[in-house]
Amino acid sequence: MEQAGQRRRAATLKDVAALAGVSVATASKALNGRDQVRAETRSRVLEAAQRISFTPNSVARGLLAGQTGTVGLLTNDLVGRFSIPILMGAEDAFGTGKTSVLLCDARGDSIRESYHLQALLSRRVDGLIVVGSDTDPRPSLGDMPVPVVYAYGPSEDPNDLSLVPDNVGAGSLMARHLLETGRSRIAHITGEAGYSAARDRTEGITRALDAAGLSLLGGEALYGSWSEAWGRAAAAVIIDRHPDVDALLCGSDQIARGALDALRDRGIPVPEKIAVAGFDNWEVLATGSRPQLTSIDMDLEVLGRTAAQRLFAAIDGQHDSGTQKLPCRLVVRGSTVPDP
Amino acid sequence: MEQAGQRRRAATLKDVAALAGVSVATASKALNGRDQVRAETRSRVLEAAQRISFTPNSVARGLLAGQTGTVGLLTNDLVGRFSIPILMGAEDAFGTGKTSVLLCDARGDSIRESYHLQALLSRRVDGLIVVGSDTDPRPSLGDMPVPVVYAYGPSEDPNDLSLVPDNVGAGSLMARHLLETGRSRIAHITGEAGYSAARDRTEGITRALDAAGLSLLGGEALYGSWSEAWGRAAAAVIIDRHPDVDALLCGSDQIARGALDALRDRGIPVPEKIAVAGFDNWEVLATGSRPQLTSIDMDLEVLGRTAAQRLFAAIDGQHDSGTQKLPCRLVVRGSTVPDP
DNA sequence: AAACCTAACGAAAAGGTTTTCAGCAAGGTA
DNA sequence: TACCTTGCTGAAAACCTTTTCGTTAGGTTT
Repeated sequence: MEQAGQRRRAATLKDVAALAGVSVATASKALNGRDQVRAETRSRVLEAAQRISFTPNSVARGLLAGQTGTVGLLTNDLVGRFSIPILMGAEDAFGTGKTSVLLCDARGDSIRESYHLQALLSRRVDGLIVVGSDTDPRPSLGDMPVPVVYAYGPSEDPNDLSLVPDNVGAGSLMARHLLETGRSRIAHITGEAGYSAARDRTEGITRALDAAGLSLLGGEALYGSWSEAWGRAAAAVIIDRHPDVDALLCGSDQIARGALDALRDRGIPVPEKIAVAGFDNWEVLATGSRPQLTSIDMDLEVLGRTAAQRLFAAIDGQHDSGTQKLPCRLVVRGSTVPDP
Repeated sequence: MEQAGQRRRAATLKDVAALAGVSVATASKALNGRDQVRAETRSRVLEAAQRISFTPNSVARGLLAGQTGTVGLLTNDLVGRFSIPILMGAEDAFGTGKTSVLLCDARGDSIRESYHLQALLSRRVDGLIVVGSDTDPRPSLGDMPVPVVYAYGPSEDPNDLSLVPDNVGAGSLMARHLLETGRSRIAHITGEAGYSAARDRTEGITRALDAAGLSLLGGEALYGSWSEAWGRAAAAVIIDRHPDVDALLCGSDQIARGALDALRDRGIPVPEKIAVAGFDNWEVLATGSRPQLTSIDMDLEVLGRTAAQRLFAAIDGQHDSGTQKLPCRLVVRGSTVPDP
């Protein structure tokens, strides 16, 4: 435990200028490639900057320019698996430029949210991405001094710009895949009905079946929880009640893992006799199972990247609004189509 | 697609002062609770600030104070599950104060890392937390103008402060748990030997067995990969080779899930005949299985919080160094002890 | 030789806040 | 009355950078 000597203050432009024997104005121009500097002077400044490892202070620059080159990322469920890919996508899109990300996690607590919001605004972020913990619409932040993009969880206000995965389309996509691979007696086990993700996916599935002149086995979806245990239990019920079922379309990969488990217990071969499919394409679950799980990937990283791009556009004055749905992607694995 | 009208410039202290009919100096004092302001004046200022929804510009404040109230969080594996809890813990510790987190993901690419580092330094962060993608030591950032704390992955330089989970202790903890619950013929299936986490856990296990006059079944650990498939395969091998095995100590929850799966295939009851245990306490895996998995939690959120606290201390001049190991926590579930 | 142009550089302002210090008025004391 | 507190308030400097505009020196044109 040593006492840190007073940390030397970071080098400033004035130091560089003094060392190079020029004024700060000239030093600034030399470093920023402005063209009113003699070549010899410029190289002298550059060398001086190099020598004292000068790092320009973007705080001062931001104060002057009125733009800080930072954006706020306000998430509500960092622990959940949905925020992270979005965050990564956004970070990626920003990272290439000179924008940095200020991260806050409100944990679904609106008090904490407004607190963080305050902090972000006082730091003069150039824009804001608000990531929901689920796809249910959330209250708008209202009129903000900077552009806002809502990702994953849309704003209730249609004047805001929201980017969400197309869960209805995802449901249809998966149902069509099962139909195309010869399934027709399809049961649907899903999570809590309180989640719009669950309801939307069910709607998409129902629509696709409708279009094929079919309907869900048992007439409707089985709502429960997003857990393996529920998948196991529900699958057991369905098999007992409908021995001729040929596909278990599950609302999440966790549920699908449970369903696979139940089928294994009964010695029912997957996918030969019954196909199983999930949603979310949660790698560790989907690729760890035997057989591996066919699933729907919401392409959240793309969603995050898109959100970042839209935010940039908004910062540049291209204001857009409404809730836009981004397509999901089918990932076919062994649980619906036999491995070759 | 509407063109955004020019966004009104944010209110400044000058605006507040003008509205309240005082100078900016007085307005500042009134808002910051300084005690040289008449009560009546203060309330007039507060009301003015309220009315034009004044938010102090912390950029300007930071410029003046030389402290920005931001810290950089430089991670190398945002997609991995280890960074997130650390990040949450840190965010939590900071969140209560007035510190914000600038997040960067270098993805294990040192070019990108130095790029991000540059950005963070130019933003004049007050400190830096560097999160490794694994527990293997990494090159030091060297002499930085701000304090740095390494979390999860330690720095190679002992002059830096690093915080890592005590994987050796974790191994011993788990082995002792198995011994205490009556197991003695213990096999160890783990991940890639290239990971120090794998080697450290194995070392801890071996030590604890040693102390009890025992050794690993087969004499040594089975190294493979961190996957369910490897867990299945390795478990099968062990059962065939050592039919009298009574515990499968797995290096991760994924491996343990695979092992459980293999045991189920053979109809071997868990935990009655063979106990199974994992590491990492990855909730979705550990609680989704049947029976649920006994595991070791590295308490990464605590690690993140601790890192944040140490960083604060360092910013305050309390410089500390060396690689400090934080204890892990045993979580007992049905795979080692029968549910009541 | 006078007038003019150009290139290179520096002085100063701006951005928003905090802090220091000086000033000022009111009230009290000698 | 002259002086001293005490309590408030405001002017100005400081933080660091960028940009505008003015200045200087040297060279070119008439």
